[in-house]
Amino acid sequence: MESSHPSDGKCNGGRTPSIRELAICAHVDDAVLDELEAIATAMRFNSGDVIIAQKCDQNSVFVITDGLVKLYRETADGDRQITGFLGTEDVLGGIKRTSGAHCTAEAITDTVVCAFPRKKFLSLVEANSSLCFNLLFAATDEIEAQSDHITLLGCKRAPARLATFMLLLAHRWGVEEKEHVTLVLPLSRSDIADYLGLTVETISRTFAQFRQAGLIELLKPNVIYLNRVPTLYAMAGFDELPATRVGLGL
Amino acid sequence: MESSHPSDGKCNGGRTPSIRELAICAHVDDAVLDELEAIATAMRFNSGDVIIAQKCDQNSVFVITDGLVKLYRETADGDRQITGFLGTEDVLGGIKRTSGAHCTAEAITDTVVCAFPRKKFLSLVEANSSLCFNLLFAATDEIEAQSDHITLLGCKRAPARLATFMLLLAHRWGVEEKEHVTLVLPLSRSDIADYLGLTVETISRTFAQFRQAGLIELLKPNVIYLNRVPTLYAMAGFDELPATRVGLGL
DNA sequence: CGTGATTTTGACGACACTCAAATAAAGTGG
DNA sequence: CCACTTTATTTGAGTGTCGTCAAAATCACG
Repeated sequence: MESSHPSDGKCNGGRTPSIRELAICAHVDDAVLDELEAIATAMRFNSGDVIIAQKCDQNSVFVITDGLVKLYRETADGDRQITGFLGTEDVLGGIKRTSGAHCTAEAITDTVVCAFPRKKFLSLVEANSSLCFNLLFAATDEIEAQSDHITLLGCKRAPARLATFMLLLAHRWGVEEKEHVTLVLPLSRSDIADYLGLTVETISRTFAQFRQAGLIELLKPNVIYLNRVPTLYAMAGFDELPATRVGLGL
Repeated sequence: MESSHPSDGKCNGGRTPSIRELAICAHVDDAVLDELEAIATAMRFNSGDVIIAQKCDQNSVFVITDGLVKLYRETADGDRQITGFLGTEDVLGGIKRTSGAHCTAEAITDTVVCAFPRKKFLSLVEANSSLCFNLLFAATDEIEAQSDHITLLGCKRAPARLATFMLLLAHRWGVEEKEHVTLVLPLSRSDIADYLGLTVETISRTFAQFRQAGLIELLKPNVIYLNRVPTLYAMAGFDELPATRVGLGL
């Protein structure tokens, strides 16, 4: 499945267009942004490419320009847990004490990133408090999001987990239409299962339940209409879905 | 159970002795540390006191001087998930974009903290890149720790969860003796269960299994001898337990 | 020593996993 | 474009782990 070596995306040598518009660059000095742009490189990864491999050294920090990435950890006994998904504008990799990757980052769709050399990036962060402060808040946002994920896995049963998951996706990637919200998943059932701590079979059966209850329609396995969003919210059992944020993966 | 109001610990008016020795203060200018000390106040909480209440405004950042604190979230349908534990030198509360508390912090043992006004603390952090950088790494450490917790809940069954939990505690609070590691838990079974996404009954039964297998001895419900740590590691199924770090709760 | 809370143990049931097969979708070559 | 292969998803049947409910035992505390 993995068609290329970790951190071996083809570099197209181009400069990325708009570092300055990123959330993590808000209120940052122009001079620092110039320095950032000077060390930035655009890279492309194909669907299925491993961008960062667990336990390998990572000498880059990425900002995702376009695409969808999954983060996962593999346990000694062969299980896999997807800890999160990252998309456009999210920050990926390298922002941590040590260079060893804590989890694997794999491109789900074709993905374009803006890459910075890790050491240089961290030096700039350490020297510039605005940039650092923005990243700190991105990190604390991530802690809150993970906290919700922990609560999901610790407290909720399969229907609530899947409902929450669909609402999370709809929140960021859903298209609202007159009668329903359309959700196009680039994810496999296996990815959903590994994110929610369930098996593919359970995911499939729970989708079937929802379909029979009229909550959703499955046009194709990965094209879903959400018909009754309020009911899904009730099933999810979270009083509030997390706010939009800058995703931060390590 | 909750014997006092949120954020209502008795202030003893004293200055805390040694801000400067904290990990998050490493390499921070003396001038900034002076400012920090100037706005610091010592506070005490009794066992069971709620230090921060979920959804309430928090206008303090705490550094725990002594004691043990649990962080938990309560869901709409009455379940509870403990997301982490904090102890001496760990940072608690307020370091986030908004002031609303994302989870509840409750003192397990009597706890002494050093409190800073949130706004002033964040201003100092924003202005001082060393302090900010230290906090950023504390935050990314926390993200990694939570990532492990997510993997635990998503992939592991009860015995592996409990084994991991005991090893985590032993790593920070265990006392190594000649034949075994002694672990004195200030936690109730209910706390363990809510941390591991299980029930008290399952915790109890799993302890019994371990005892029958000779892995542990239970002198009292909360005094445990770990007899065969390597076997516990194997059961835990994590190739590496997380390194010691500065805990960061929000 | 007695009371109340916590922990343990037991019996039973439900939810989700495993294994297995059928169906549907996607990719491949003629 | 269609038959064929391969992969992904769905459905089915049976099992196991863990949750629920209930009672006994133990512990903590006054």
